[in-house]
Amino acid sequence: MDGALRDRWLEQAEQRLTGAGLRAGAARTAVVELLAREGQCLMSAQEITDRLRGRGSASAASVYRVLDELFELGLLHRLDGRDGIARYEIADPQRHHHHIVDERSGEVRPFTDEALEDAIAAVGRRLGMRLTSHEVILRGVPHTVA
Amino acid sequence: MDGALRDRWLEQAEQRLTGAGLRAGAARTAVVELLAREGQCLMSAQEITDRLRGRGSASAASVYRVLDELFELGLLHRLDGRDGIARYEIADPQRHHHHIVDERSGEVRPFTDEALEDAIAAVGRRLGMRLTSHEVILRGVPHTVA
DNA sequence: TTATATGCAAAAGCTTTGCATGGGT
DNA sequence: ACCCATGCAAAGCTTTTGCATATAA
Repeated sequence: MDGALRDRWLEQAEQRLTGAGLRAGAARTAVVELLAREGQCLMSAQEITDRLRGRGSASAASVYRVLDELFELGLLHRLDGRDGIARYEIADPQRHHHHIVDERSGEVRPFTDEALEDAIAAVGRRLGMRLTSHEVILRGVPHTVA
Repeated sequence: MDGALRDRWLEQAEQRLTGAGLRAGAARTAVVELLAREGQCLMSAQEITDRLRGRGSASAASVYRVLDELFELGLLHRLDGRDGIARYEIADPQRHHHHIVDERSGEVRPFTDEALEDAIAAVGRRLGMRLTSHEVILRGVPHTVA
């Protein structure tokens, strides 16, 4: 659901990619369409490559290349995990969020918080920096402990 | 300067390491002492290994092993950088801070902010999680642009 | 037609691990 | 004595790169 977000991002993506003088091949098309569909949660290059077996598959090399292009163009957010694997997700200003990791299960849950965003903006102002990006990672355990 | 912090951390470290049934060899001693002295800013395993040439040197393998032990015991914070390199720094509750990256120079500057900490604590409460750790990374450029 | 995209395989770079040896307690 | 720590070299993993080929525009 939310085909609006998907279409908005896909359009933006194709537009900026073309604007950067890049061409649409089979691999790029497959990766971009997959991300538009399922890229709202963090995905690794490996996971993307795997999920592409069958539909328009793409080689690992191409997946890495496309992910890097999208990231450089600001179309993806990137998080470097404790396991040494980079994960990406769609960058959409209207869906800005951060992540909290349940250390029991390893599960990653997205969350949004206005007060947190305000605090971050204030820090940027205080330090005399125009913020281009920021990331927050929380780790914890459920409060209902035995 | 601030020998107090250094000594406090070093004592804590030796205590917890011993408590975990681990022994003090030449490599561990060298790494722990280096960190107590210069570990207030992020350092990679490579940098630590390099800075140990001459004084009590340690093999790369031992440096990785010691860093992992210290991290698992909660004595170090760890950040996984965009460059695929893990960096560590002393974990001292009295010196809790976060990092802001100048995207022009690549320079990393530490900062503290009470309002930000409050906002983070509030998020944990709201989501029903007892937070065990958290990290904030800001990226931006100096505000005085030509 | 001409520059770019793609795939494969090889290379690169950080980190981990196996194993024999040295050393702490 | 026993078990852990250390070092070296090899292996593991993700990610990058070189190169020949296919393909978008």
